[in-house]
Amino acid sequence: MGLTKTEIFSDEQNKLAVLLKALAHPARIAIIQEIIKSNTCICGNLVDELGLAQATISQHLKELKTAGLIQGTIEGVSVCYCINPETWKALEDTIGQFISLYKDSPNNCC
Amino acid sequence: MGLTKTEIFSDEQNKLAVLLKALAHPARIAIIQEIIKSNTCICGNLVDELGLAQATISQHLKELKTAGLIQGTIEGVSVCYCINPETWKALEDTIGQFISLYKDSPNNCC
DNA sequence: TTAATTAAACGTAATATTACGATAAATTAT
DNA sequence: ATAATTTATCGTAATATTACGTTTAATTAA
Repeated sequence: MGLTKTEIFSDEQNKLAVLLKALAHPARIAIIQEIIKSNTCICGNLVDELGLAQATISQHLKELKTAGLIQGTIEGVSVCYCINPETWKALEDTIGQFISLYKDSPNNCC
Repeated sequence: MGLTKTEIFSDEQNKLAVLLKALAHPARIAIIQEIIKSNTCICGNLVDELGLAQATISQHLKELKTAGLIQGTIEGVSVCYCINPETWKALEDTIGQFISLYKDSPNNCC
């Protein structure tokens, strides 16, 4: 196997899982933080900042892009990446909703 | 490889990644939702609700438990799982902080 | 045109994940 | 004690992920 049975889950559950999976790696968290911090981010910068090979970072960027979390525009020789506002908003909403499902209830059974 | 280089990232980045990873599967999202909904959740119920084998669900429960997101107490023959309030609070804080890093800036470069 | 720079894509090795059948361990019912 | 119930664990196959060296493609500089 190694293959998630997406068909038995709801669209919402699958979509949230995809977003969380895209963020579930320290390198991708660091990349997002860098992109947000320096409002003009390019892959080369990241290779210097983080201690990973160019190919590895490019791969992580691709995953973030595939999930729709970031978008990149070609800027001469380099590429400028930034947050995709729509997906980020969706993330904010979906995760917020999910997390707020649990409200520290006193009638907690265990 | 296939092995994340955790040593080059901060504790916060690694911890957040671990929490997100634990939640980055539709089955585990569904399990959490079920646990929250029915305040007295046992693995048997989940096997009926979700369409996965008992061994698979037990494995997912273990991952959620390892991440500290849930805790289980033996209740006779069965086990009662519930949210771990401390970790959930930490999740709420960490993700909230991370997501709010990005504030729809007009000076977005791309 | 040629060289340099930058990022994506390819190929690949090591490891992790997902799923499940089968078995084991623990508790309750008979 | 024995059987039934419930969940964890083991073993394992199929697939995914992570990381990186190397190569390719595209753009800018000489």
